[in-house]
Amino acid sequence: MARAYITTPIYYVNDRPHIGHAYTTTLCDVWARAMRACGEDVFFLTGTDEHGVKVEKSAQERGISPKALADENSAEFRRVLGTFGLTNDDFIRTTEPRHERQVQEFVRRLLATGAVYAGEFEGWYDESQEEYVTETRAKECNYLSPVSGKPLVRAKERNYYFRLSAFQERLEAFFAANPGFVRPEARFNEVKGRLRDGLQDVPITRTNFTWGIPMPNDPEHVIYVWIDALFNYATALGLAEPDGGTRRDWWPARYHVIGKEILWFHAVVWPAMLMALELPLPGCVYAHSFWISNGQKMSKSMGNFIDLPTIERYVAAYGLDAWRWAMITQGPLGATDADFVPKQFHELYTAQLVNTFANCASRTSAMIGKYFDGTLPCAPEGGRPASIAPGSPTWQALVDGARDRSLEHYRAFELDQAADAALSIIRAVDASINETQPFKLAKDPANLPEVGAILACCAQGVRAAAALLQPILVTKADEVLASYGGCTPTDLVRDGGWGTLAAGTTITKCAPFMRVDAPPA
RNA sequence: GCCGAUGUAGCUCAGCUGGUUAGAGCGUUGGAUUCAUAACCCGAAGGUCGGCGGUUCGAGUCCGCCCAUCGGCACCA
Repeated sequence: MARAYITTPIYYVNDRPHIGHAYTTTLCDVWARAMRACGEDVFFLTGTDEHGVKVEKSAQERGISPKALADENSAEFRRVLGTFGLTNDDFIRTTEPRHERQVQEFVRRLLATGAVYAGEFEGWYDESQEEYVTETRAKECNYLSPVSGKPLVRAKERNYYFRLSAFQERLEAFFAANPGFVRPEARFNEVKGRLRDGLQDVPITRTNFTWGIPMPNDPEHVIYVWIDALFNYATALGLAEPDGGTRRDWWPARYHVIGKEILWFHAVVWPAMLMALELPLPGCVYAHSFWISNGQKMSKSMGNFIDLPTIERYVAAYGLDAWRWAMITQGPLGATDADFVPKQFHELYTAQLVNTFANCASRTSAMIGKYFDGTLPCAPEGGRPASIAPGSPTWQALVDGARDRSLEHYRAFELDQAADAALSIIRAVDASINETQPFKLAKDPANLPEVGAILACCAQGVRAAAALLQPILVTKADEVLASYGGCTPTDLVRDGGWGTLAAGTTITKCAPFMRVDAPPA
């Protein structure tokens, strides 16, 4: 069985969960479910990033230990997974012993090969913020702290560096050979553009705080959180364990799904580190864009974050599946940000889920109930044209074609298009009903065989569409499938295609998505 | 400042290598219909394709300039 490894970023415990976290994780979940249903052996990882000066400070402010803060917020992130019906196979925390010992092992290896070395860093230091500012930024600010306005001081620090500069050519060659390594394409261009400006070595340790993994040979130094965090993708599989890990066959990841703000580390630093460790590189770093809120960037100062309580109100009003549908079909999978607008959420729900998907499932099942007592009178004929229009494809070609497109889109992480391909079957069923008017034919009993033949095809279409939408509509698709003769699909190639319904199958009336008055306040 | 992108109907967007009256979905609106969750179906209104100039027989589509918006610019997890 083919192995497929997909990851979310690990979420920084200093944040509260919001739509961004929900979005990234839902994307991965849909892909994981779809690939499992295509017969792949999927490993889906998420987790929390728990070290760093920010966590240390926040904990101090609250008078608790960093570990206590991390425990609390990590638990909150795990609770969120329950809310969204996510099916991650593991949840890694960077404070777990399995992670810490492996990070140290990786760093030891990097030291041994010379990819990590001890060096001096000199730069402009902002004492009020306890951080260095770049040369250009310092100049911009007239060598005054951009925050406190106090003069910056020239400071020197001994640090460990990762020899990123040594990987410039190998990265360029790798990028040239793997045009799909960073997606969407516009993001890849940004990365390549920056790469052309040249690479500098990056410090990978800190001495100004202690909440982190100690440098193996030099415990005065703490491994910088970023380096610590990136390794989670490997430590979760146990790659640096003495036996190479029981999960090593999942390596490398097919997709690292991330937000665009952390692209550089994933697209450049991470591959370079893996090259240094002689580990295979991931297939794709998918950097989605951001949700904005009513046309405005979400920010703490604006107080317009779509936070967990807000999301929960939507889930309560519309159901989890409707929320997931909005994430997948309206989300910022491309290079531009997507706007979360309550009115649009509502209209989308009504137009696509209620009026298209649910209504079609409802009208088809209603007619089978009315004219055939809820029993499919005959098997669907695949060779029948799907429309009276000349040159129309046969039902089987139409449904299997939509299935193939949908699965291809799922595989390629074009989740919105995967959903649309599935919905195209529903639109075809609706069109077919409108053209052939079985509800009129049924008035003359002599026409019943023809009515049955029409409705059998429609039912088969609805069933295939529901199966294809199951990775997104995890609850409602099952309801429809249950009404149309079967349960949860285990094989999307079969269940999402033609030929799964037999004569005599019981079809019960179903109404998966009901109208909702208005979006929550 | 540097690099990159985007700007097409009220909203979200399609428009490949330039070629008849610029498209889709949603929204608005008129009608038709009843199998269906006031759904589905048909029709209508609505765009000087950011602005100016250029190349061309012909430009939303190529070139230049300008305007606007957005993103990236490394230690920010």
